[in-house]
Amino acid sequence: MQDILFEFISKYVFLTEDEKNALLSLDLFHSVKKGKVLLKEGQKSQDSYFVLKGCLRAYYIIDAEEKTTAFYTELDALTPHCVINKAPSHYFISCVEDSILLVSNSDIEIEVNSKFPKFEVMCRMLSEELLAKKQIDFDEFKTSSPEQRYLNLLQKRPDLLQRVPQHQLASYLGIKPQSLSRLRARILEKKS
Amino acid sequence: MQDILFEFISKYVFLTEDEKNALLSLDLFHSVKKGKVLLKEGQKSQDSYFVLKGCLRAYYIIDAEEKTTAFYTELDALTPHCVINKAPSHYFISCVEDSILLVSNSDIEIEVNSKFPKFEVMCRMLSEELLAKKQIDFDEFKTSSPEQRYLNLLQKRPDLLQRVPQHQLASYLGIKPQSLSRLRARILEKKS
DNA sequence: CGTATTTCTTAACTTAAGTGAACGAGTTAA
DNA sequence: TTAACTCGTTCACTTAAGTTAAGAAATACG
Repeated sequence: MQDILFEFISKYVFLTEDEKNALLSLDLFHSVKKGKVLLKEGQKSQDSYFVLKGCLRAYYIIDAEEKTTAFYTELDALTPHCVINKAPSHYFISCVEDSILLVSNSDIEIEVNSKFPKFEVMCRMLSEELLAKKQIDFDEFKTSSPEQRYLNLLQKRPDLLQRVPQHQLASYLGIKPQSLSRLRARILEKKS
Repeated sequence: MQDILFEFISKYVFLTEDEKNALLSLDLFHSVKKGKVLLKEGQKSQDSYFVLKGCLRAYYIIDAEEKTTAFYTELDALTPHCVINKAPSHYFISCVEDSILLVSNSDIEIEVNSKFPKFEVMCRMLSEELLAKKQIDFDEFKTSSPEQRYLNLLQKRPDLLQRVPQHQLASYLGIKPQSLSRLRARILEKKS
């Protein structure tokens, strides 16, 4: 599990053995059970997550209905909006599968960043990269129909279709579960 | 114009007079005429933009049709995806109005960041903030109908409706110009 | 094991967006 | 001044998503 983390970090900065040990000594690894809710609407939290294994889900509850807006799987990083703007969260985060997470908080990050400027650099690179990626995802969403979005997801994250219930996928695609069913039937129709 | 920049920066880090002068000596300010295309599909660019005055637009050309995905106005920062992943751009960026921009590139940023670690900190804070904001924008888009998106835009960026042609706004809202016209008519209908 | 619950699918009907075409207003260019 | 073009709107028609309801399939639980 540690090797996975250090391999990921090595894409951004080079860590010495001392630095690796300093990181490990912070004891950031946590096992989380399926169904565990890590963040609730209205809560203020300090915690950021990095998924080593498993899957997290972000969702709103609007008119008593869950609206899933994001899935975070292996090697995805998640800093909730409420951590950044220090205001109560508008959404929930829960654990889709038994997962192994790296859990960090503002205090730890401030300490680590000031002690090892390398981390500052890595965090900047990572958030710039994620920002550019998020914009591309948003662009693809805007410029395509629900059907294209589904086919796109099938290409890019086929694992999600196995890991996650349809009705959560549906709202992730911006449609209702019934529409997703119909759309899938329509695609099968076309193939034959 | 410089004051606007320094006031913005002061929200993240404190700059000494020396540091301000170092920044100014880089000569990053540029005037750009309406209609100027700053980035084309297929191009590799190194340049990032910060809008001091005016408006930029990002758009794709898909099936010979422009699909507008973003507008950048006063105090918005824009680092194109192609700068981050060093691959040819999939989209265009053009100037909607005569604008005053701060234009930076990778080389300048690497130099400034290594000379003034403060900038590294500012860039990290800024991209983390923008990432969280972008996710919220995306969430709002996913969880609302075209009509709600239009009303939302009317609330949050009323200036855009004045500055930008309808057909560009339409694709920004994820719909066709005709649908935007109809949708507006429908809303007026309801009010009466 | 069987019952309850959740999940997924199907269907009929409603609503809204996509499409193609036409029109008038405003702008640009010859 | 006319002709060409762009832009926004409207209309009729098509297509697909939303809604409501019902039932089948899978899963969880006592």
